[in-house]
Amino acid sequence: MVKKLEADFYERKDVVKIAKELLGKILVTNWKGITTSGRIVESEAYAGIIDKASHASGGRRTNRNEIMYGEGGFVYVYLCYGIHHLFNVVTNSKEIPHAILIRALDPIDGIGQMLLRTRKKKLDHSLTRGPGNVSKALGILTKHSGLSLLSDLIFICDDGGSYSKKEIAASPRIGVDYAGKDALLPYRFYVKGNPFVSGKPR
DNA sequence: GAGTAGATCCTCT
DNA sequence: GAGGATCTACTCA
Repeated sequence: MVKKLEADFYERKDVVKIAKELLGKILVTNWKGITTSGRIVESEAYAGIIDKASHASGGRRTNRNEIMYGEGGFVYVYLCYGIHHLFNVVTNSKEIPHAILIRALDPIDGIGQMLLRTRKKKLDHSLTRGPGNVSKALGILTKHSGLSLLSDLIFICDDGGSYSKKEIAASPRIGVDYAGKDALLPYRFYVKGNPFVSGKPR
């Protein structure tokens, strides 16, 4: 049994809890009839204005991150280092800029399509490891920023399969050293032992 | 196997 | 005009 996550899932207040619950859920994109999907095995929470690692830190509000100030259940895509498209899920309600970065997937459907997009010849652990690769494999671009996760183009669903607490681990986030002590917050969640999880603990 | 540099472009100051 | 929620390839051991 597979059901799409509804708005009430994303609009809750505890972004850290949602980040943890997203592990085991299935992210699906459906561009022009081409479907690709994967189970989420790694995520990071970005807790709004009090979180120095977030784009909305200190209440910063720009054209780029405006979508984070909207309602939960929307997509925020950001281009990093001129190369990588990073895919985020916006959570909480209006004016509260919480978001969750999807860092890794376990591929399910459309693997052939993902290989084409990433120009790989065969499936290996690097296909959807790391946020840049996840977006590339699913065909997510910055122009998709602002889409609703309640649409049919891109959404997250729950097939009843989830990971137990034993299989989930928390750690500090990756690549946010500039955020000072907020970089040490255990806001990264991942599935232990999954080969798609990026494995550089800090 | 580990460590480091380069790629590359949009966004904000 | 600088820098970033990264990845890959290449060097060296």
